Amino acid sequence: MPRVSRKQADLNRETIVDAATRLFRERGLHGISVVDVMAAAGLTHGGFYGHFESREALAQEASGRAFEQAAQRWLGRVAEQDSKDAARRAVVETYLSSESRDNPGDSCPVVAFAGDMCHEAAESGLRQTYLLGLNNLLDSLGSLLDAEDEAGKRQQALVQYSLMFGALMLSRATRGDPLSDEILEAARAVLTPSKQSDVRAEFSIPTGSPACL
Amino acid sequence: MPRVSRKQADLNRETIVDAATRLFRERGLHGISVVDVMAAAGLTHGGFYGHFESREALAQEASGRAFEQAAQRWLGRVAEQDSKDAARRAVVETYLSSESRDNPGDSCPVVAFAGDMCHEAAESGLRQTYLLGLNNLLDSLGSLLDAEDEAGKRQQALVQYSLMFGALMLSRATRGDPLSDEILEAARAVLTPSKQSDVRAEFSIPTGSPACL
DNA sequence: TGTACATCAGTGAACGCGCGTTCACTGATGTAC
DNA sequence: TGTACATCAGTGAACGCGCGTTCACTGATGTAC
Repeated sequence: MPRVSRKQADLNRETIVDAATRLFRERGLHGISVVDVMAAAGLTHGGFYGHFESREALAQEASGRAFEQAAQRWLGRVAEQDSKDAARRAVVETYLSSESRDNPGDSCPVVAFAGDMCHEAAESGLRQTYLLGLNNLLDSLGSLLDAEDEAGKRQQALVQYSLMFGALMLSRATRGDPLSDEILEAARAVLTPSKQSDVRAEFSIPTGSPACL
Repeated sequence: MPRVSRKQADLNRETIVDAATRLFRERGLHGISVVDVMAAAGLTHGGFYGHFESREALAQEASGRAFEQAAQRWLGRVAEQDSKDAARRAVVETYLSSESRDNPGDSCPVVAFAGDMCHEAAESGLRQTYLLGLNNLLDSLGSLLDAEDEAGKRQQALVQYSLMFGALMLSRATRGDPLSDEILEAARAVLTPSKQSDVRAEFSIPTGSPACL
């Protein structure tokens, strides 16, 4: 039954991009085929090039959508809270949850695409999208921090985000092993301490390392 | 000129594994072909299956060797220093250097394989090797830390390593952009503060976040 | 030590397979009267 | 509004290509005498 209505064709295109947005995050930018994406959208592969110029073009669009989605969720989570620190804590707790770890297709594209970006050409559009999305996230996080100056805020944002990113990525890489939960918990405890005792490492002048690390 | 000596054949096998150890880290576990590896070793692809049962078997062996190499370098770096904290600082500085970022083929396999591990089956031998290597690294790092108890030491090691890992991985993913250096510097400043002023974020009770983050 | 022969490390053509992409075709959609 | 026809979204076969893997072959190596 070929030739659906123009409206249905537009919906189909949306469905394809949505499926790709999820599948690329789940299996990586090289982990799914055009056939896979089209099947996930309930279509056959032949119609693909009526919607997209190439597989690469879909990856580009799906990646962009993943970053938009992630930014909206992040901002939505922030808007629910009534203080900057509560917002930061909420964001961290969502980011470092086992749900987040177990649902990469619906979660942070910075983590989902990090491995692929390491092997992506610098001029690549995917790389540009990734950088834009990451910078947005860093700015969002920075705006939730209290620091004495802008440079301090920036450093805090870079370090806190690197830790969030690292912990989520490592917990995915080790998923199924007890270490996976351990990593998430340790990072959560340090980034959202409820009691002083949660952060077990006290400030230790001798080692020169800062309180929380 | 086929049929080399048995000794030369053994050397060739070593060369293949060495090339694979480097190439897999540079381009990912799915980023190079059997032809690529054999060419890098100065051979043609046909002889591959005289040395290895499958591409997967080589990946397994090359991955194991990468972890051994990394552990040796880490321990060597530690042995050069005369205090635990000096050793920890030396390790961090090496880990978070631009040399480390720019030479993935010769650097930490935890970072190099993290993206691939996220899509690897839990029972996979590669996964087991990865977990073993990561746990070894965490133990090594823990032994360099001063904490009031074992749980505190473990938490510190998990958090410090997650940050090191996250910063190196993100700096690779953003390589070529100024953000890449910024990330490395911020993580280095927090993990190896030379002066109090290097850590720009002071302890801030209002935010509830710990001193360094 | 020298010779004759079996072994086998490496070669390169060939295999089947899955991939991205193209294309002739179909028949419902959309349009012109 | 109804009819006739052009359009074109989706189908599925087919393409070339690179991949992992196999294999007949070669000729130096290693061994038996």
